[in-house]
Amino acid sequence: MNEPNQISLCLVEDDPEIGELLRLVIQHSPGFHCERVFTNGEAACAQLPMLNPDIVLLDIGLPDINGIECLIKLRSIMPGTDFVILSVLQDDDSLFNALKAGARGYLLKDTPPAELIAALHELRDGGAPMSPSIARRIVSSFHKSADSVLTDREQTILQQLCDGHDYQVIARALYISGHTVRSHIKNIYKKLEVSSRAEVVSKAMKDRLI
Amino acid sequence: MNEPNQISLCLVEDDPEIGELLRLVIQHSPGFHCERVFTNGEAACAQLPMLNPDIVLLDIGLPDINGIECLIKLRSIMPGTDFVILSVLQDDDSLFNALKAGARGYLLKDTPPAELIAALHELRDGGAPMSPSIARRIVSSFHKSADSVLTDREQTILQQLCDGHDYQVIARALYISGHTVRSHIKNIYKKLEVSSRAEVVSKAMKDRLI
DNA sequence: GGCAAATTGACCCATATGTGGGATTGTCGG
DNA sequence: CCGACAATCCCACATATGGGTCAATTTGCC
Repeated sequence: MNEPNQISLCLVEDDPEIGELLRLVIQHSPGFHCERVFTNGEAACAQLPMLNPDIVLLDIGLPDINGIECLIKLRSIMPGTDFVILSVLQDDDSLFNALKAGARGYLLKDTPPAELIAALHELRDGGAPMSPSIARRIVSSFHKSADSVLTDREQTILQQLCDGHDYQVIARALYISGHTVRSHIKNIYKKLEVSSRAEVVSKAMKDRLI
Repeated sequence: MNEPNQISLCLVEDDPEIGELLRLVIQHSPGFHCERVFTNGEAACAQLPMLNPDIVLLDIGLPDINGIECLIKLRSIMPGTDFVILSVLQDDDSLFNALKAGARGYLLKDTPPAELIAALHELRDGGAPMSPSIARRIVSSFHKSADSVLTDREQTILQQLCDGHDYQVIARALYISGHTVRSHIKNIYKKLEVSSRAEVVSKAMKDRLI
């Protein structure tokens, strides 16, 4: 059906005008072929597996099914397809849930056509196209929080806790008594406002304390 | 000292030839001014805080101090400076440790001069420049592992564990008995090869099981 | 129908953990 | 010099947790 060597795309975009605009932009770019534009999540989930395009540009704010829900449903049954979010939404939940769900890129709707096409090339060359502000947010999410409320010693203990060591093991590793370890842990719990191993590990990893 | 509106850079690069090449590339780009090229980590750590450039391009494989160590030392005392890694290294440890240490970008040494300059512009425009393969690795690191060994119910329980709930709370939340929760947890421990709350939460978050 | 796996529930027991104290020593800044 | 804080150590007690074992019920699949 397609020209050989052409990369096939589908769009999922509820605004017909924007969808049509995007379709034209892609259609006029050599090497790319826009198969279809879906305007709701239901139809996209039902028919995308049959079309099995190389790339799907996926909006998040759809009238029926959330775009991320579509992604979760589709990704496992379309392993050869790269899903890229194309949305106005840039809140943390949308961004990181989309990434967790398997998005290979995240572009904002204000991306100029030329950059959109560049992003598609980058995707097919093994990259992961992101709008600059999105890239910044993703990279920043790795940054260790600089000024911790914890002392150096408490940081060390926290690291040991996150490695799953019980306090006898920690005591031996740090050449201090088990009692001391427990004291430190009590202080850590107070400072981080938690009250169990699971909570402290969870909070430490979520807040990038280690 | 600088032209107004010029962005000042420093390089940390142990190979003098490459360093000089990069300096020339940057120097000939309008809007950028290359202040200095350091060829070892010691000198860079000592003198960068005085120069306080807008951007530092930082190699990782240095003869004395590891580039990431430099980054850890310098970032807290140079909050206005953007550090970007420029390295041949692309192993997971180098990449993710650099990000944790506060790198704002990660470029590979094979980046063509034009793209390097584009990356500098992107950085100053609020982005986070990355080589495509690096971007792909970073984005992939968020992906939830698709085929878990855990059953649906075990996934649910694991989620609860990661939220720091004890098993009485989990039992009430899921309308099942505490004994059942314990059974599930025991099965989870066996499958994930762990033997404590801390370990299971740690593994779940590291392996993106939740 | 029958088997395997998932889900649910239960018991016992040793140990780890969380919480409440209290105490000593050293360091650092005012 | 003194107060605040970090780091060390100790005691006691109630509860949570991990390990072993067993079994009923449901579900899906051959």
